[in-house]
Amino acid sequence: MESIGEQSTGHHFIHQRIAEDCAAGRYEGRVHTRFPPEPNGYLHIGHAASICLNFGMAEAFGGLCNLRFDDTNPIRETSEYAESIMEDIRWLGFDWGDRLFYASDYFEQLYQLALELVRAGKAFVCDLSIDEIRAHRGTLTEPGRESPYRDRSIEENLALFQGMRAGDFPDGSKVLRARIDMGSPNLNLRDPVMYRISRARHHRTGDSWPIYPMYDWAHGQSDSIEGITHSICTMEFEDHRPLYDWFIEQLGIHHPRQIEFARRNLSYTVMSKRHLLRLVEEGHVAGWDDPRMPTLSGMRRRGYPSGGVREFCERIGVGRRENTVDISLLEHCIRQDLEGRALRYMGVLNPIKVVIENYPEGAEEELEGPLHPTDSSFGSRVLPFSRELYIEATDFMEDPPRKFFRLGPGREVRLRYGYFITSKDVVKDPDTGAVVELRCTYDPDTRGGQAPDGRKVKGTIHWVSARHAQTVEVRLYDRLFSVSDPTDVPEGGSFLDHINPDSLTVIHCPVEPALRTLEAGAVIQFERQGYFCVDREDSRPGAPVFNRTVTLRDSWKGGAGGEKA
RNA sequence: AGCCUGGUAGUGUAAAGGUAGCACAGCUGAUUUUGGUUCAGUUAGUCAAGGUUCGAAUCCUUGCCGGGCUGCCA
Repeated sequence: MESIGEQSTGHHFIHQRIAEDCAAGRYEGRVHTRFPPEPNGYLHIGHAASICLNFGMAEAFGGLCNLRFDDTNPIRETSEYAESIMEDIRWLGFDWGDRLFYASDYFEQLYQLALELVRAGKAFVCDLSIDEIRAHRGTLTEPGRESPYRDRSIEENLALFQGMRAGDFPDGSKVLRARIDMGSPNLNLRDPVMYRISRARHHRTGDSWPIYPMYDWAHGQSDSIEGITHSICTMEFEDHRPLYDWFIEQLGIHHPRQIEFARRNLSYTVMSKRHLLRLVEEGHVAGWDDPRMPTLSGMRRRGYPSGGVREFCERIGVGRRENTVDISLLEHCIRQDLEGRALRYMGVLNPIKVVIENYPEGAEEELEGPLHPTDSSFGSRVLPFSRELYIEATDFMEDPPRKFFRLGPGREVRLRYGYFITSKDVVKDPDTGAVVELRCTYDPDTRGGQAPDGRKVKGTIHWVSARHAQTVEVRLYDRLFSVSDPTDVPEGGSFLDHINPDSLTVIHCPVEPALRTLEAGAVIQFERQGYFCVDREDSRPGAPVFNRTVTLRDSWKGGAGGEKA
């Protein structure tokens, strides 16, 4: 407000609020954020946006960002999940340095702080059962009723809470509650539970704690303990902020500023843990890292470059309203990243044989093609050429529309980095009438793809020499769902009803021999088709398996339906 | 129903009382040995109604529509 000049425009509201705080000298101008996942699942693209936000804000203001696992519910959390989360964050390109923390690191401090609240008469031990607590809580429109244990003496509460910690009571028999206001219109303030008794074994503290703090109690204090200045979280915690403020004020400890933003949804996919879990458990996908999953491990396996994912997270911005980002923006960012660095090769996904009638039988030669069309530093590879080739079946039409630039009866096209060929005749299956082979002639003077007489052709198609081709497995991935919002289902329906039956097509097809030497993880483009990566799990030396990362843009209107122009 | 919160092109996001802009998507065209890339152009928007003001996406009022909240989950 008094610092209008510092409020640079064009930045999102979180950036602006942090800038305001810095300009006003809050937190001595320090900026310290944190990414606080619960280690009970895999990270997805929504988490990536949050990671970019937290690490990004710290970086933008010369601050720090911690990684803290909010591991307060041992029955759902494991170290394996924590490991995969760390791997994903590193893959995205962020570094938490030596600031890896766990809420469980603070169990003792949290316990001491709770004791402080008990001594101040601000927390009490409650013997009500789960159902009774629920019944006492009231509803959205009616106030709650106070627990009959609410007015226990401080001494009694102290003894009871220490007894809980010592393991004197059975699981679920008592809880520690904050003593706030059962009449508050904000349900979070109706004497919320701070601790429950549970003998569950914790992935880090083992069996040393029979009580575990609730998220609402642990989270804010953990942020405070770490000296976090800006606690960035999603909108559903907005109603919890008054509770976090209350705890901090009662305790008189460091008070971070919480800023909420709306979580991002992506079209043609689902993002909730519940939905993703169901896809995995019911076998609709091959696992959490299935290339069709919106998880970071899935995207990584599919070949999405982390730089493209980060760029996407930047470009979707941050807001406070419900939103659904168009998946085409993600695909755009991925293509943009890949365009400059994917090596170009040729592979024929849906082959049809071509015989060059005027090319000597048994002869062959080596042609050369650059590995990148504009960046010569990538070098080139050898392309063996012979009398029999494979081309894409969709690159030939017996009765082509006017705007079809590819092969048709009597038409001439260029074989990329090869020769001009002209279609002369077709061979058909006597039973089905389907075209099974093309008979063509080539022009020996067009070697490399250029005609000395200056003659032009409209189309350039990719090809592979049949004799030299290697057959490889290619997995053509498409969107997992066929509708923009899979969760929008009629009464009694399921998001599973919208699964795209063609989200994965596995084919075995001829590719150029140079591909044999590619290493797992390599990123390439099959020219005119799309970007692919060599699968890290299933590829073998000399036998790469390709995952289609994303198709190339296709602005040919006749592409899909063969529309006559 | 009570409390909290939000509504800007198809989608996402800027504009903090002063020309409604950017990106993706769409559409045109140019270039092109990928119908790719690149380049140029273009379609399309302030939820509604009142009010304040010389001037409102922005401030006020009312209405409409959306999201969140009744775990010993996070």
